Order: sequence, then structure tokens, then C-alpha cells
Amino acid sequence: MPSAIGQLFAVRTVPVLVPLPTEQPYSYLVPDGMEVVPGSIVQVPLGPRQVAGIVWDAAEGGDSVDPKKLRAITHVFDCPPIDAAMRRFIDWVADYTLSPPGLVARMALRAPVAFDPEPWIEGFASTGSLPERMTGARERVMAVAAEAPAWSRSGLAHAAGVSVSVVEGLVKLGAFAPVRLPPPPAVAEPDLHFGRADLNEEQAEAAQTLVQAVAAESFAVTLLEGVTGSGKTEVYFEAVAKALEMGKQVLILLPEIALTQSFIDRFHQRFGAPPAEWHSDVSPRMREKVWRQVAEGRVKVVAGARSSLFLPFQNLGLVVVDEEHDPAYKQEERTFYHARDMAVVRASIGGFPAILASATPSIESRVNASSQRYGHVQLAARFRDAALPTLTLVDMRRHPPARGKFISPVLLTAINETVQRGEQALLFLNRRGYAPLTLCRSCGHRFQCPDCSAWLVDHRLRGQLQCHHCGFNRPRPDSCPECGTLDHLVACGPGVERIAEEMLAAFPDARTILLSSDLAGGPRRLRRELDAIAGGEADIIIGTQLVAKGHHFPLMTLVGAVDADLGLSNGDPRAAERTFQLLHQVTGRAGRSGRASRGLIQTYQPEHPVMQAIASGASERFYDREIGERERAGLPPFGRLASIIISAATRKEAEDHGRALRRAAGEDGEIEVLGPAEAPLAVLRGRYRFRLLCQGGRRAPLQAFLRAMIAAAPPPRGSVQVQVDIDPQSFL
DNA sequence: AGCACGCCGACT
DNA sequence: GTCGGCGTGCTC
Repeated sequence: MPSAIGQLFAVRTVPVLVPLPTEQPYSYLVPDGMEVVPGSIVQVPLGPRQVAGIVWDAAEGGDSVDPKKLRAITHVFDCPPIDAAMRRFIDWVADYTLSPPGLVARMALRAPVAFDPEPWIEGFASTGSLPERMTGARERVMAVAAEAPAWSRSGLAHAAGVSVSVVEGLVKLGAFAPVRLPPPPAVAEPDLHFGRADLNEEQAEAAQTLVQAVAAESFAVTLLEGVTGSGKTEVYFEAVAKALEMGKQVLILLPEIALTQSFIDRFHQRFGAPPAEWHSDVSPRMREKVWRQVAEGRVKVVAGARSSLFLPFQNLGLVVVDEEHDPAYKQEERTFYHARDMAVVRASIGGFPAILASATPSIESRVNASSQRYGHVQLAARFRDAALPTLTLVDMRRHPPARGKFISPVLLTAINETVQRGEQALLFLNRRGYAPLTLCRSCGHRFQCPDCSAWLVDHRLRGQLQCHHCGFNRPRPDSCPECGTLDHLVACGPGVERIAEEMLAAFPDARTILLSSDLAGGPRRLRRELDAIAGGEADIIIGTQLVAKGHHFPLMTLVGAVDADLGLSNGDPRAAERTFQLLHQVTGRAGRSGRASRGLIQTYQPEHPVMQAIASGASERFYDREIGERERAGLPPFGRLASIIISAATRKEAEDHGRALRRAAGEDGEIEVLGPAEAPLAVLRGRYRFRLLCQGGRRAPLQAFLRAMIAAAPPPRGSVQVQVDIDPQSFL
């Protein structure tokens, strides 16, 4: 027992990770009598304000901060501490992404306004005594009340189908006494046995493999690959059920979850309750509730966007990454990270399995599977009677569209037949707006963005020319700014608006809907439109890639890809893979109802390997070829690319610092610095952005190289900022 | 990342 | 004469 004097002079100090871009946690005094452990969420003074921070693990060689600067922790929140696995995860992500741990921690802390417990609510419990006069309404209330020990006022009234005044009357008569109730759960507890799907033999076998991985309680990654409609979701739901049975929490990552109501519905059907959702559209009140209940272990399953990786799970036992190939998993602002890869890391640190699911896996996951780093479970058959669509290439050289039009007669005929049968046709074109280029017929002037020199895209519905690179826009002019000639501007090439125009002209009696991300009315409107389509309120749907996501359109029996070659030749090393994935996903929209369905793919290069792979349905061949190609070129399939993003107030500053970094890189034999000349430039919020591409060796050397390079050419004080984007999924 | 301090233009 | 623009510097 230390003496009173000893206690008086024992200055206890702990490291606290504060939400600042600082490399090290700050030290804070622990007031006498305050209990903190690593992971405790505390309020600390920081300059003029109070912020929330996490008590961190003591590091070797304590820091040498001036003792006079030390300030004391203000408050320990009544909140379960962030567990050790999560703390290690935060450190790991910070180290890997070369970003300050404080900023990574901020992602874990940003959710609730307060970390104090939710207030208990007032409820009522039966006292056992009954009122002298019973009425029908009172009988119902008493009967319902007997089903649970305590009820909230409104909950009881609702369950009994009476108004709250009946309940209040019974309280007054002494039939109920007030009790304190814990805050209601964010979502109901999932029921493992609620709606178990009938799995066929192949599915049952796949599910069994995944269930065993969960039961093993150790780190393992399994790639679950199955064509659209093969029942991947139902299969991994069995693994989810197993984890729940073992009392574990489960995280299911989804890309752009705000739009995937169908996933929530399927989960609900399987488990009798929806999962807790976590994405940018969740209300602040609900965010707070979910964050809190995840920390308390009350929420068992979260379905969320990439940021849900940073929720304070206490007892995570499984992470599923659905549509693992989806580029939306990559965060490309502030801290750059790829949620699929971080999910694998989270599983590794937590010692539990990860499942990566996709119909069209990323190349790197395919490579990991074939090299046995990941397990590989494949589902070949479509579930029930859902037939795959018959896919045909439309050779645009042999079946060209009419002059000034973009739809081949072959596709027009198919659309007509489909609409005549009362079924739906989807036309897919991954290009927003009316036309990608506008030029002057008189002088040949091309409308370009003044900031990044990309072509300005004609958006007729908005009456604007827009730069898709940096957001620059201007009203559509009537005359050429170069030669002044009136009415000689001509739109070149198709966008979805132009295809919609072509459809309205060709099928004036059909109901045509245009869907793209710049649809007025935002996500809610989009959701409504998608519901309307599913309900059969449209005949022809024209959409950008957002229609490729998992919506159910039972009446859709024709999918036409308008310009399938688009994106194959844009210089992106991932172009072939992306095109393959997109065409596969979008044609998979057809035929989930069991009706005969088809996909027509308009292409000018039907001999291209991507087109051949799509048309033959031989995705195996596509992957083998892509991976083989890289091997022959002496390139690793992934894991060697990083970019340094330089942003500055002026173009010159950005370029100057780019040159400084390049000089600092020197002539490293193993690591090559490309760009920034080759890399795209964008102007975002008035700041010029460059990407300096770096190709390197294995993880450690690349990161060490980047660190050294930035240290040797630190951004000059002023407006220049540097961020690092380690990209495990790109190649160069 | 915030937030305060600090030094130069258009206004009650 | 002030209000206020955002440049730069600091936070245990």
C-alpha cells in the first residue's frame, strides 16, 4: 500500500490518442480516484476545447513532453473500452496507410455526440392487482401485458391495439407500477431459425465449408464466388447464423448500402429482423444508438458501408465483404484505405474468418484464391429456376445504327419484342449526360475544361456543360466562343440522356425511365424510381452503372449494353477487369424471374478477350488470361502501386512539389516513380491535385520508400498537402 | 482537424 | 475609425 505522501506525489500519466493528425498519442494526467484502462474513452482538454480520445497502450521509451504542459483527463465516459484488437487495428491501418493514428482513431470516434449511456426509459410492470371495473380494452391490455415482464406506455398500447389513455387509466388504478426500462434495442435480435432457405446440394456444401470456418474460431479468408443469382447471400447467411449461435457479432460490408434495400429485406426474411445499418444516410440519432449498442454487444449484426469497419465491436466473430470487387470499397479521401483489405486485416487481428463474396471477383482475390492464401468456394448453378440470360455480341460494324443514332437495328428489334410482350428492357450506358464532347462545326473548336483540359460533357437536362473530372460547369452556349458562329455547335457521341431521347423517338408509346446519379431528387427519388421499375411501371429503362447493383427487376428480360467498349481503352490498367465485371453484373440483371431472357452487347471489337469472355460466359478463361498476361509482362498481379496525392492552391506549387518529391525518390532500382505528368490532374474545391505514381516491391520496402521520400521532400509550409494512397488492387 | 491569433480591404 | 477575410501555428 503506497503511503499518503506517495500517492500525493505519484503523477500518473497515460497516453491518449486524440483526433488530431499527430503521430503520437498525447500524455494526460489521471486525476486521483479516476479509473482508466487502455481503450477507455475519455474527454480531454485540447487547446481551447474538449475532445474525445482513446486511452492508448503505453509505448516503450516514454515521450519527453514538458511536464508543465500536462493537463488532466476531464472525464471517463461510461462506455465499454475499445478492445485490444480494435486498438491494434487502428495502429495497423495508420501504419499501412501512412496516416497519423489520431486520424484513424477519429473514424472510430466520430459517430456519437456523447459516449455516455443511453437514458433508460419509463416503463410499466403489472402489479398483480386488477381494477374493479374491466372493459374490453382493459382486458386486452392485461392479456398482452402478461406476455412480457415490462412494457413502455406506447409499446403496450400499440401491442394491445388501444390508445395510451387506457394504459394510463390502468396505471392510475394501480394495475401497473412504473419501472425503469433499458433503452430499446436499435434492431430486434436476429432469430437463427426464422427463415432458413432450402439450399441445394451445391449450396449446402458451400455453406458447410463456411460454417466450419466460423466454428474454427481462427483467421481464414474464403472467396465465395458464384454467378449472379446462385444464392451466395443465402449461403453466407448460414455462416452468419453459425457466428450468432456462438454468441459472436457479425459485420457484413456492402458497397453503397443506402441503395440496397433488397439486401435488408433478404436478411429480414432469413433472420426475422433487419440488421443494424451503418452508412451516411443513417440519422444521427440512430447512428448514436447503433454505435453504442455495438460497443455494448447488444447489436449482433451490422450491415454497413466501409466506415463500419471502425465500429467498436466487442466480440466480432465474422466479417463478410459482399461484392468484394466493388470499387466503392476504396476510400479516396482523407485516409485512403481499401475496406476489403482492411476487413481481412481486421479478421486476422481478431482471429476470426472473413468471407469475400462476388460473382466477378477482383483479380487479386482470384490470385489469392489460386495461390491457396484464401479458400475458394464456387457456386456454378443459378438458384431455383433462375436461368442465366443468353448473351450475344452485336457486331456494330456489321449492324450499324442509323446515322446520328446509337442503337443497332438488332437491339431495336429486341426492345420492340420485349415491350410488346409486356416485359422490360434495360439499356446500359456508363456515361452520364447527353454527349461527351461538343464541337463547333464552323471552326472545329472543342469545349474543354479550363482547369484540367478534359472535354466538357453536355448535360441538356440541366442546360450545362460539365467537367466530370473536377466539377467545373458553365451554361450551354448557343454560339462558339472561338469564332462566334451561332447554332453551329454539335454534340458528339452518346450519353444516357441522348439514348433516352432516341428511345422516346423510336418507342413513343413505351414508358421510358432514365436513371443516373445526377437524377434530380437524390437517393430517395432514386429509390422510388427503382421500386416503380420493380413494380412494372416502366417498359424501357436507361441507366448508368448504378443499375448494375443488386436490385431485383422481375419483369426485366432484356439487357442491352449500348457501348460495351467504353472504358476498354482509357489507359486504366484495370480497364479490362472493370469492363468485364460491369458487363457481367449488368447483364445479370436480366432473367432472375425464371423467364427466358437475353443480353445484347453492342461492340466494335467483338474479338476482344473481354467480349469473348462475356459472350461465352467463361469467366474462368478471362481470369486465367488476365493473370497470365501480367505474369508474362513480369508484373505482380497486385500490391505494388501507390500514389502520392499532392494538393496545392496553385498549379505551380503542386508541380514544384511533385518535382521535389521525384528528385527525393532518386534512382531506386526496385522502386520506380512515374508521373506526375502521366497522372490525371483535378481541381477540387479550388485546390490542384496531382497523383505521383510510385511502383514498388513488397509491402515493407514500398512503405519505407514512401516514408523516406516524403521525409526528404516535406511539403513546404503553406498550402501544399501530401497524402498517400497505397493501392493493393491496381497494377502498372 | 479545429481554433485562435494576426495583419490588410470595404463598411455600420 | 471598426468588422472580417483567411494565412500560419499550436494543441499533451
